[in-house]
Amino acid sequence: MAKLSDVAALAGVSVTTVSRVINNYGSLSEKTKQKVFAAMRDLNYQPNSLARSLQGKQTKLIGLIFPGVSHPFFGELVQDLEDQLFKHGYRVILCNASAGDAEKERDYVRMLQANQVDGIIAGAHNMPVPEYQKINAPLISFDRYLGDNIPIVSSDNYAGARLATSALLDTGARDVWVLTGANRPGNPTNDRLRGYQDVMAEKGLTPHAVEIPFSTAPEVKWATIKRMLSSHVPEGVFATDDMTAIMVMQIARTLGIQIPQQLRVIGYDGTVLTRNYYPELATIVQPITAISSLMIDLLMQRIKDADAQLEARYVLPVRPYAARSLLGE
Amino acid sequence: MAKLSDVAALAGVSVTTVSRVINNYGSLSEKTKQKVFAAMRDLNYQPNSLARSLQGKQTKLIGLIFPGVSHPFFGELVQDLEDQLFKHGYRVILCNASAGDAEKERDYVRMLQANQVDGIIAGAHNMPVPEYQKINAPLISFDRYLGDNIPIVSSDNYAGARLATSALLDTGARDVWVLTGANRPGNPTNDRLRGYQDVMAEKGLTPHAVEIPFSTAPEVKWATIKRMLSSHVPEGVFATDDMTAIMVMQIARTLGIQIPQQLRVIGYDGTVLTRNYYPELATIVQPITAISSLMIDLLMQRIKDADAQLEARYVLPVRPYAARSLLGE
DNA sequence: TTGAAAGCGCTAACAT
DNA sequence: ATGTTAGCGCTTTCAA
Repeated sequence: MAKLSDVAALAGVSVTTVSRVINNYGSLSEKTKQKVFAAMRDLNYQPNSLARSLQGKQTKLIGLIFPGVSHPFFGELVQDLEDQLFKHGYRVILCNASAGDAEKERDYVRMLQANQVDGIIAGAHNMPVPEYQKINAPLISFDRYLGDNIPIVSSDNYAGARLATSALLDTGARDVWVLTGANRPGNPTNDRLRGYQDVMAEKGLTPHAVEIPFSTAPEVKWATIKRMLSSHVPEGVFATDDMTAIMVMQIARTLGIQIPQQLRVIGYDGTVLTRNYYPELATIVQPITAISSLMIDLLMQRIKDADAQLEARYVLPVRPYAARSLLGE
Repeated sequence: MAKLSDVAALAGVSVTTVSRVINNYGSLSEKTKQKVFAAMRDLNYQPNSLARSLQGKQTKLIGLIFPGVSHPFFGELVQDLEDQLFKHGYRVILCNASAGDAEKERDYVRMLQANQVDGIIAGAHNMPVPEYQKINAPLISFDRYLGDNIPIVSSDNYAGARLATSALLDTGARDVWVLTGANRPGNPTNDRLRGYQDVMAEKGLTPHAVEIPFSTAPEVKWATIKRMLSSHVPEGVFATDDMTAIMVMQIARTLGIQIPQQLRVIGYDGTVLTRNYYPELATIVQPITAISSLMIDLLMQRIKDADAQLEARYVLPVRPYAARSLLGE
């Protein structure tokens, strides 16, 4: 692989000059530029980004720490982040930190720290918060509390949950349950749960919450929901993510429960996938594109200036989708 | 961030010695080792992987080029690859090369080439094959012909398609159609199409193929399928991917077509997602875990020895899933 | 068993 | 407008 000095030799100039034309700074004569460009082409020269970064420059790499990309919501979010970061000239290191695997997450953070990325966007938190606080790379969090000076971007979980619950109640349902993920402190789930609880309380209705941790194996999840529906069929269910909502509907169908006559289901996330391949599912849409732009925007600010003053929380609006299907179209 | 020389100073030894204990080679006295370890701990030392790689070492980075992670199949595949690569001590650079975006793919390949990754696994090919041939990094392909010395790993598309088509015919259906992705040369789709065609021919039946490129916007796809089903309802449809199969079923439902009595649908891919959230869908399961292990295995061989002699094609067995649901359970 | 010193490929003062 | 040169943090001969 050709290097800077090879180009310099072929073009008959010094390495500095070549470096200058590559980085386009200082004063260069047009003639020199052309000579250098020609030499670069001839040698099919590619700058060694390692050497460049070592010099103190940026690595142009961003670490993305999420629970994984096999879940449609995170798949879409990560894809969007990658797309937009690419346009900003950054590449992405993908770090899947499946729920519960604190060790892997820790490993990743350590590696990313070791001078390898210009910034981190994290949407997993198996690691204790204090360890996150120690990270000195620019860091933006998705939907989770990671530490005091770490901005959180999220959709309006509380409003979304209120919207979902109200949509259910609007159909006349009164016996409305919620199916949430793990109810850990700092988890977005909490706001969704609160939104549900508040609406129920305001209407003087009794809340019922069933907790199914995010990492639960699908088979177990299936069994849990089946058991629940077998013992009692609520009039409405608010599942705090679409996949769970879909599962509720599938199971209801196998149990011969009429949807939406007997049971109305609403989800949360509203990915492109569910909207297109499961359009009858009522849900609350998270603005994925807005979320990723904003996170990248904030990250870029922190990269430019490590002390950039940012808000602690950025809450993006959600919108309901297919709520009318709760009424049977 | 502490560096090697800081550790050396604190431990009262030379940088060479510190380097030796880090890389564990040469002869070290136990006492020196302990001193150095202590110093490393004290300073919370992290080796700078950039500097290390610059030295000619590996970067321990693998580039993953796929159409994107928002599609469940690729999401699961990429997640699996990342998981396994992590265990091998590699991190992953995620490169989404959406169908049609040859420019981005080209950019990525150029970057990855520039001394940044130890190897590449590619499952997208918007770029012309000749450009792939030029890549001199170790390279393994998923399901696509990329060049003569580039091993291809894939599921048994031909057998899978035969299986799917036969399952449809076994229900008594005769008017069986296929819905394929873009029929480009070197695309896996072709083998699936061939499998379908061969089975139909063997039974003396007329094949009908409808082509819907992978990158088609969901809305357009929806309209296309709806138009097709509105003008004529086949007895069976083999969709060469699950998402399309699901869409066919959804649309059939809205059109009041009885499934499976009037129309039987079978897909391809059999991701964890579809199997768990759409269990009534008959499909052909690609062995994702086996695919990723094998690809990584081959890649590791090529990384160790650039000239490792590998087969041109590795075809992994598929298995049918929920075929009985075609008969109405 | 340990250390000095020469790079890896590049950038950026500091000359000229 | 262009060149010389000293590093960036690390590994690795070669010597002691």
